[in-house]
Amino acid sequence: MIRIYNTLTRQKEVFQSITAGEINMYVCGPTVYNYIHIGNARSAVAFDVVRRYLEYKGYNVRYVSNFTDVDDKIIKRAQDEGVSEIEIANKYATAFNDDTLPLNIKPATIRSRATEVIPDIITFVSDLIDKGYAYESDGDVYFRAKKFEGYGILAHQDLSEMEKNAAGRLDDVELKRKEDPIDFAVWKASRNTTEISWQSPWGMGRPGWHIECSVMAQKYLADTIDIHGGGIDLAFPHHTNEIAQSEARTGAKFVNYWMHNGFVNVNNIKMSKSLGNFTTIHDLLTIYPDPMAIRYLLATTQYRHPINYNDDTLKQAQVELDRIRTAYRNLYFSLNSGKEFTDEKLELQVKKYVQDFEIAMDDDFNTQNALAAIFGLVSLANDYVDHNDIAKKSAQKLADKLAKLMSIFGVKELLEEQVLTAQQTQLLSDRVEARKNHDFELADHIRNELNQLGIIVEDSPQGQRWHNK
RNA sequence: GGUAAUAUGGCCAAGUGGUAAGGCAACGGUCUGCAAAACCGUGAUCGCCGGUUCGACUCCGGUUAUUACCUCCA
Repeated sequence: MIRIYNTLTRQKEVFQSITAGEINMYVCGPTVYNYIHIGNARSAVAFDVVRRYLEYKGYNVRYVSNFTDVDDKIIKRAQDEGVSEIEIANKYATAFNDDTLPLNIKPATIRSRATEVIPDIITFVSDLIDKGYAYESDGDVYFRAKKFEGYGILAHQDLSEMEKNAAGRLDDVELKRKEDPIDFAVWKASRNTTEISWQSPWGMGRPGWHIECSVMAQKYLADTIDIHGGGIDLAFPHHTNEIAQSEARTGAKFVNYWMHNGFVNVNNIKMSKSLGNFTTIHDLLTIYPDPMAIRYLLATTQYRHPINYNDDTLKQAQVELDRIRTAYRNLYFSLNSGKEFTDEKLELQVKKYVQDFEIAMDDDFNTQNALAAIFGLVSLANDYVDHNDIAKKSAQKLADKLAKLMSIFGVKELLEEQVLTAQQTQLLSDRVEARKNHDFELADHIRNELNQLGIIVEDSPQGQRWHNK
């Protein structure tokens, strides 16, 4: 039984999918006007972990996400660089794919671009107008927020406060176009001829920011979907507006479980593009050699909690991950001298930790408690490696479970491929020989030599083992 | 101003009524020809004040600090 914290109700609820064994999930993707930063990646990783766990539990997850490839920031960027909006969008959409690949983020079942669903958007907006939920004004189309009962509930915003705030912020032209300051644009008129635009019943224009997600969720999933995810900052206005327009159109509940991830902070301040205090994944990948450590850091913090990102936290993640890898590698090595018998006690302990892992993840994806179970397996492995008799099959099960559970965090390749040169192979066997002859001076000399060649040598109860530096 | 969230050992971080998981770091020890890896052991009364209770980190009230949202934002 999985329980999920629903932002809408502000409590953990027992998860029940609409269709048994199937999950429709929508996660808001990035606006492709720049490289994604660690915060964007955190969101993608958080929901990737959710998805992987749900799949692990046997669900068939249909995961839809978007690229916002038309909006003010893209238009501005295009104008600044003197290229088309499409070029900007293509460049950074490609970069998104390039950057998320090393982080082992599974591709969405469907990833659609706003510009691919323009006809659907126009139909959607027309329907809203037909139903009286939206109105055209000077080429723009606005949604009548107050007409939708329960507007603002998701973010627990007070309507009159919002009205007051909005009225103070908007300029006279905008106020004049809107019936009410809190109304939001579902379609924006082109005010000049140079920016990207489409023909519509209301003249040339482009979609408002929120509409694409509502359209895609309905088009590729259903009127009512199981899970909708995104950063906590999207609760208002983005998701608030999605709910209003989606439910206004279909009359059906839009989303059963709203999930929002916490931020990545730098010195306890939110990392954001507008504040400029961000590190892009693109840059980080060029200076940091181990993408799995980045993945580990992002995946092992519970998704609703903030992650304080800095060199120290990344380093700590690296150390923890290396400890898991070392245990896995040493256990794997010990299999070589394993024997054909079953260690029931070991298998029982493994089972227990796997169970602990699932109990933790079932509880709103409590990755920290799940991690504690993983370290239980690590301790088990480390302890077992010192045994004289290795039950090969049982130890193999332990290794497999460790890798399997780590893969839910999206951390793969616990064991890196090890290829030796002829010289290294010779040195290793020379060292075994030297130790056999108690020529420790020579053995230590060879160990140093191998170290310089990038090979670490260790002596274990099962003999000499080695790994890459 | 409004609405929320967070505050646990040096660091990261679990824990929602019965005397505080796990990881990292540190220190001591064991194993080892030496090392490495590993193993064993050692530390916090939970921002502050008050209340409820036989008993609170856990509930209630207040207070302080930090952060976020209130139409750029994962």
